[in-house]
Amino acid sequence: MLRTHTCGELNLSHLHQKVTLSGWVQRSRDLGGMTFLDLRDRYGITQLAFNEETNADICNQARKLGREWVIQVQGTVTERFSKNKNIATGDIEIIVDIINVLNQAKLPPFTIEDITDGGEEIRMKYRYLDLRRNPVKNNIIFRHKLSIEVRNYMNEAGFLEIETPFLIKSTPEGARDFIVPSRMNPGQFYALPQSPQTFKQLLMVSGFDRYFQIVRCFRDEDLRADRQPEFTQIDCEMAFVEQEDILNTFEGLTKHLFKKVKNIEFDSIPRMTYADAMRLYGNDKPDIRFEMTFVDITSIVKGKEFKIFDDAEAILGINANGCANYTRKQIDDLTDFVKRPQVGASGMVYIRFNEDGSLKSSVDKFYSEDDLRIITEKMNAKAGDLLLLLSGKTEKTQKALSELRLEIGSRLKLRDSSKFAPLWVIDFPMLEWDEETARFYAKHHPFTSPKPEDIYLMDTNPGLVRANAYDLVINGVEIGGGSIRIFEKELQRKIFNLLGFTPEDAQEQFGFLMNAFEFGAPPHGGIAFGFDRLCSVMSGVDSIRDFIAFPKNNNGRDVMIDAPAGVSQQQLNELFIELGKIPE
RNA sequence: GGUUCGGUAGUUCAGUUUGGUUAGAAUACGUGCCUGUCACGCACGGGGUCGCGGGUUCGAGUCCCGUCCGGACCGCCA
Repeated sequence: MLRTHTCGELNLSHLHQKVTLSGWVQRSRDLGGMTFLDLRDRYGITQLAFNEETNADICNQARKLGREWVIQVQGTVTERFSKNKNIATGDIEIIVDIINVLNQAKLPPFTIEDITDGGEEIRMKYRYLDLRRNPVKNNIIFRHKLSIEVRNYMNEAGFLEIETPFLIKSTPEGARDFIVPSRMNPGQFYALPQSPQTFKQLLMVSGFDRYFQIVRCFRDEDLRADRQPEFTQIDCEMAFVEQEDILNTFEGLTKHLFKKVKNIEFDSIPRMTYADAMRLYGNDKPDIRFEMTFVDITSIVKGKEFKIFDDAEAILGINANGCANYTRKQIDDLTDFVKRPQVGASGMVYIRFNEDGSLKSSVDKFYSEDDLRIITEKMNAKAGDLLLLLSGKTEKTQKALSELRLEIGSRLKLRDSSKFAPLWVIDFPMLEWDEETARFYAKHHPFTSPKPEDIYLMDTNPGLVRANAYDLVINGVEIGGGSIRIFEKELQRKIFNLLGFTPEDAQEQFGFLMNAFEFGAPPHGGIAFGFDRLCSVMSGVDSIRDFIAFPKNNNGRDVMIDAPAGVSQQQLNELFIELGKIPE
């Protein structure tokens, strides 16, 4: 037997037992007459003790063991002289009789410890070693627990987990597809699914009225800390439901997961319309852990010869409570922040409401004290506050001020990663106008149903039509989104027409779905949660990479296995693929 | 496609602003000493294509140009 116990379970109740343990050498401490060695496995660390006086031979063997060697030991569980309260097995140690080296190990390129000396890059290259470290290992275990609890809840709620194919058909809408050549069908390609969207709708037609799947999805777009080319969704669909049923069901899932995995309980999750989210936070995924909502002061600041405001479509401000003591340097810092091209503001105006009640602004030249008072009143400012104003085109200004708000929130430590503020954002617009191609695109996807009371706008002002679409946002991160789908053929035809599909295009790309809908499609809708993001947000971490066992880097590369890579000419020949000129 | 930060010992970094002797620190590693450590301690030691290519200069880790690689972000992600 290679082991009788793991390295995490022995305690005083096992005293004097003969045990066999196997694991990796974490580190050894050679004190001369004694050597201590930490043996590690997935479950923890157990201290092995060697005494030169009582057993010189085994003590010498122990001195020769290197870091990360895989060993098996036999010995006796003994109470320690000096205990270690920091680890579960800290009351005991093993007096070892026999060491068996199962495998030697090269010296690892970075230290396998909770706080490692290794940087991101080298740890990714040796990811299998990084996964030995507690912080990374615990993330993977956390993910496992979360997936089990998802399945528990969904199963209890009557959902069936059904797998859908990975080799499907490419559609031009939405994200870029990963494509896979078909050897048996030369010149033709599969696409990997961006989501099982159409399949889950077909399952509704089939009568599986509650479906879910924890499923890999693929999108060939540029990456971010919270975006990977392959990622995992909790994908769900329900038939014979309205929006309210879906929100309630998945509010229940969210509460269940937080309760079971984090032992955190929520009241009901608040709801906010898309329009309010944009008006108050300039963002369709607001972080509502803190207030600092936008105030529109456009109507009260114009006409004072301040050209920048006079020319602006919108002048919006936030109140940075208690920041009147910001130094000139700190304010310049914020100005630089909003002027970064990623944020895109051309400047920032501040009004400082000093503790003594006086006002100081960067636009004193244009605004009298009385003018400024009107602004401070409108913005609900009191002594000690700092008002920050941005102006310009409405959308750009909203975006920039939203960034600024989050930045101030971070600086004021209002974005506590141990606090969780979930939010439903509802009533998304159905369509989005794209300037470049001068046409409407579906904001969610082309099967999203419009709100019945807005259908009359479809012919006259389609941009105003709201959809039965909703997002779940936690701490400013979009965790999930979904909609009530269109299930009537006539309405679907109309939407495709609005999106610029000819009937032939629509038939070509989505014919299988539209045809299915002619055979008795029930009313249905669904939602999909980004599972990796849920893991990271619940853990208060920004990067989803930490929760994926083998993630890809910024350029979509797996630096461990060095993929993607070229393939042999023979493989290309079989697929009838000829490579064009590859840009330098 | 764009913005920005970085690449120096196995590893993490300092040194680059203002070019100048033999490129440092910590940690890891090796050797020795040490009987209660648990980030053990102490002493000694080995370890460098300063990402790569070119240029300026008497002289380049340091300045200039190019290039590759990595991180963060914008665009993109129905």
